[in-house]
Amino acid sequence: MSEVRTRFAPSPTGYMHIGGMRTALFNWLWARHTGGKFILRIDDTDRQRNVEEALRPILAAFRWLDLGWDEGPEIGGPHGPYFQSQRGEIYQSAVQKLLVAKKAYRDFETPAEVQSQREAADKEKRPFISSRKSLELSDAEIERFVAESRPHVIRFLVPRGTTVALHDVVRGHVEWDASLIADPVIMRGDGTPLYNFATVVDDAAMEITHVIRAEEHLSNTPPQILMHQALGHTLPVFAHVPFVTAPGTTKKLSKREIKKYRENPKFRKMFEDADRVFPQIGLGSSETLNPIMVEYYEKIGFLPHAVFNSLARIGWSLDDRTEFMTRETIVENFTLERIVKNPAGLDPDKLYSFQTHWMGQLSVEDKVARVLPYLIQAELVGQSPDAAEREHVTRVVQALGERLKVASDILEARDFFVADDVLEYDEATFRKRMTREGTPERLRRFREQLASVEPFGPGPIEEAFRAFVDSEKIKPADLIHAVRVAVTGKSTGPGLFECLGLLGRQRSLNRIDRALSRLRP
RNA sequence: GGCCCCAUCGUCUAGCCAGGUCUAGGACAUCGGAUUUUCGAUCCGAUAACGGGGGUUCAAAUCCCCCUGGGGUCACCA
Repeated sequence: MSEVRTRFAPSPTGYMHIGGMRTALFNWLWARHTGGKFILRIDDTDRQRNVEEALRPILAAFRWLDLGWDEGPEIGGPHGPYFQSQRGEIYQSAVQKLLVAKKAYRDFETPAEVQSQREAADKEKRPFISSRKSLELSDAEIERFVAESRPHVIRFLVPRGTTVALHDVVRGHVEWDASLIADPVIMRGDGTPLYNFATVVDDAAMEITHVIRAEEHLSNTPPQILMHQALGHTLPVFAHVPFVTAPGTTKKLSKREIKKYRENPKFRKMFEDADRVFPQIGLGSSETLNPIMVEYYEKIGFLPHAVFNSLARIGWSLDDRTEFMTRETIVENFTLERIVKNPAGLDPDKLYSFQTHWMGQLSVEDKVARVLPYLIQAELVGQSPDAAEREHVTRVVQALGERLKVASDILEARDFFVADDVLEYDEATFRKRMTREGTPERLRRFREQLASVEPFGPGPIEEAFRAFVDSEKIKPADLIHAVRVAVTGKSTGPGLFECLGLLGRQRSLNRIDRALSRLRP
């Protein structure tokens, strides 16, 4: 069997769609599984400015997930160029071939005419097919029109009366009646090709063996097959994989629905995280980066492999129980046959469970490395943290333990980094925990105990606390919450004695003093 | 609306092709319990599904038909 060649063909839109990434991943996996090649081709037939800029986030997403391409932008390859905008001549010659063979024709009908035919068909409830009026023109007339530069497009002549059949690797046998298919425009008036045609020409020219793409392309497969046949190409294997749906819905995940997604109960948290985290690190908000973009996950601090693993499980499974898989395991076991037929939703909860798992596999040093850029960006540590700062970060990360799920969660622990006099308090918690009858007095007495704990570490602090609580004849809970809110400003976080140890004696005392002073009007 | 695709717990899925071992398995979520100074994590447990109707068969989640429901797509976008 010849070498497997798969491709992903993004158009430069300025961001990488998470659903598209899943499809790209499947292409990459199949190439890697078979020892074949994965090609990146840029579909920029729609005249666009700033292709390079619009492509950058897409290539960055592939790099982030470490999905290397064997041919494509930046690296080239034997079947280049890999930008459709640079392949004009190739399309031109394919069109000529079809024109000469009378398998395509120049259509001089205006867009308005075609549009009204379409509407008429719609009204009469019959399928719209091309009028083919231009086919009645004599060769001489066509020549004259062309010489006059009369505006026209080139359409592919669909062979009516035939059946187009496809054996799709994931769908099985699918067929269409070609008589119901309108002649697709393959070239615009200005000589630029349309997607459906460019894809056919390029897939053949680049010797793509497997076209693995989302199910929404199933309906433009019949004309593509017809064109492949007209051009004398060997058909690639088609695998139409299910599209990715929005959380909790059965509808395709789409950037047009962003507004709705903000209200989606499953999605909402991700938008809220964006609005909390991104402003702190100078990356805008959920308006600039949202969870349908791969970049969102990178910037919120997901592990690439958590996203990789999670994406691989959307529409594919290894067996009846395996969830956590290394890249090697996935590559080794990935087959097209095990791709599921029905659409699968992106589930933020599940994504987080993958993230928690893989984050848990990281060493403290690795976590510190991932967390540091956030602290620097948020100016919670210096631009180039010194040894003492790094040591402090390490201790905080250690104390945080499994609470640190994504790297940006470190920003939730900002109370360990800010100065004592600017610590912010959660007012509801502060009121609840600090104002109880007798609490301030007890806190003051405990503060005096704390002042002489030696050494000032979690163990001795806890001992002192227990002893104090006993002597006061109260339960630990009667005081512990007050101490917590006094020194961290919050009701949640690592163990209190660890928190105190982390802050050190002086800062702990400062914070208790400050909390007490806030109580006096 | 035409054409096409899809249908197992709330979600992602295993099982279906080669019918029995499926009183349908796993994971996420949810709810309980244990642990705990809070949160988180962890451990234990529970709830929870074959869309409906006909066939075929000794036997159907698995095969066939119909219905219903959901979705995709119908551009000189990709």
